[in-house]
Amino acid sequence: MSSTARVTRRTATDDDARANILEAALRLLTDEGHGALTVRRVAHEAGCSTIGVYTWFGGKDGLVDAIWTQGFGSFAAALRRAKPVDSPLGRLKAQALAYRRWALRHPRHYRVMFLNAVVDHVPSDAAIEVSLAAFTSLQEAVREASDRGELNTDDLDAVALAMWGMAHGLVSIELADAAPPRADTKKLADRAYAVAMASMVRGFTLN
Amino acid sequence: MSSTARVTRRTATDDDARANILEAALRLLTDEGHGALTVRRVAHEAGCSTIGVYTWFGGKDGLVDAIWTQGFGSFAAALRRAKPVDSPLGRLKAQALAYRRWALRHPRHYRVMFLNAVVDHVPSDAAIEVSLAAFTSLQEAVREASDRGELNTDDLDAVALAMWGMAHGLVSIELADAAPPRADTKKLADRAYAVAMASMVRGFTLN
DNA sequence: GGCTTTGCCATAACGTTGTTACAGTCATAA
DNA sequence: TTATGACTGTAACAACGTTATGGCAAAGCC
Repeated sequence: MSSTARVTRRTATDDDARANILEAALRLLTDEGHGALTVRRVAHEAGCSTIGVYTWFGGKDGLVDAIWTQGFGSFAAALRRAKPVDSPLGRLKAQALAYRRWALRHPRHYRVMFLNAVVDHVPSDAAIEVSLAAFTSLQEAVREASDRGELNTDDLDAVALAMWGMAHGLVSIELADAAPPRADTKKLADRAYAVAMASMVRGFTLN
Repeated sequence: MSSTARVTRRTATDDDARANILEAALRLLTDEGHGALTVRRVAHEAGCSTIGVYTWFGGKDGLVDAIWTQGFGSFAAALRRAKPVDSPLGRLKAQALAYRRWALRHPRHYRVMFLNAVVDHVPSDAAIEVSLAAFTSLQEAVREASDRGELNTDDLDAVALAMWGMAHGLVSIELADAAPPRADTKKLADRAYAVAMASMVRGFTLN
């Protein structure tokens, strides 16, 4: 059967080929930005022909999808690892801080995942599922706070989405500047994020 | 002199040519989305050759810049027109609501202006200046609230940016879905926006 | 009036992008 | 050993933004 042959061959050097291409794409993304993510460039960097990208990823969309998935894996893990602050809604605050920290540390990844840096890529269903894991982490923090009686509303989904939107919006604006941020711009972003987070959290807690 | 000749000619039918092209581009954008914004398509729709876009806008970047500027004019006007709610930070609340209302009414414009729908367009200095007018409107609302003693912080810029980021983030998420939103998704976005706005404003006010 | 200059326009082309048709290669199965 | 089938490279395709070339009409100058 063809399928068995396919499987046996895949386990050998072919996964390496796939990994090579993805690795080259990730390197190009972090080193030079999404502008370097052309099929020809990635293939050349991976030491294969453009066909390789189509064989292993089905085209550029599939490649970007793999980058997206890998990025959301790292992102969701960072949210999950966030150490709760010792205060009401402490876990939520910690995740909000971790959100911005990850984005500032992986700005080019963030742009691909959240800011439509790659033309009109629509993520596959599988990729969307991975991305939802990050949101789930946030939802759990909200639920925990609710269980402790720290929230003044029962609409947990709305609270989680509000927090996500706040973080996403401020980080997006911060990353929108192509030029390296001036010192005071950076500080303003710091202060705005702190103010936004503190104010919103205070608004969530019982009065 | 050449310049006078240029001016006398410009006042006649040539401004019409420019207006024609911009009009066609705006029509294509609102009707079919940014995917239809190709130089060839716009030129054909405007009844001229592709050269026209280069003569009057200097290229696609200039055309998108004009769309950007026009959009921000409408957007800033909407914020300025927002009728203040009769409550603390009432003007700020009104502008936040107007922000989302405008975005939902002009989603394709919003995507071009804020969501990098057109590949890697970097706005011109003039376009950036127009866009700052919208932010200024928000800053004035914050200053007004501060003058009335309704704020618990002196960092007005941070408050304004926090509010802007919150609005931008939630609207961006809401508009990210290419598919028409399901009924409950829409409602969740409604609730999240209301919760985020109310919570943040409550966090801003004195306790 | 004849002539040059100037600025706009259309045709056709260039380079780059993502993608694919075609044919060749090479390891595995029989 | 032979044959099947999956992967690969070359070269091409269409579509994109952009531009070189040449033509044309209006304005200015003698």
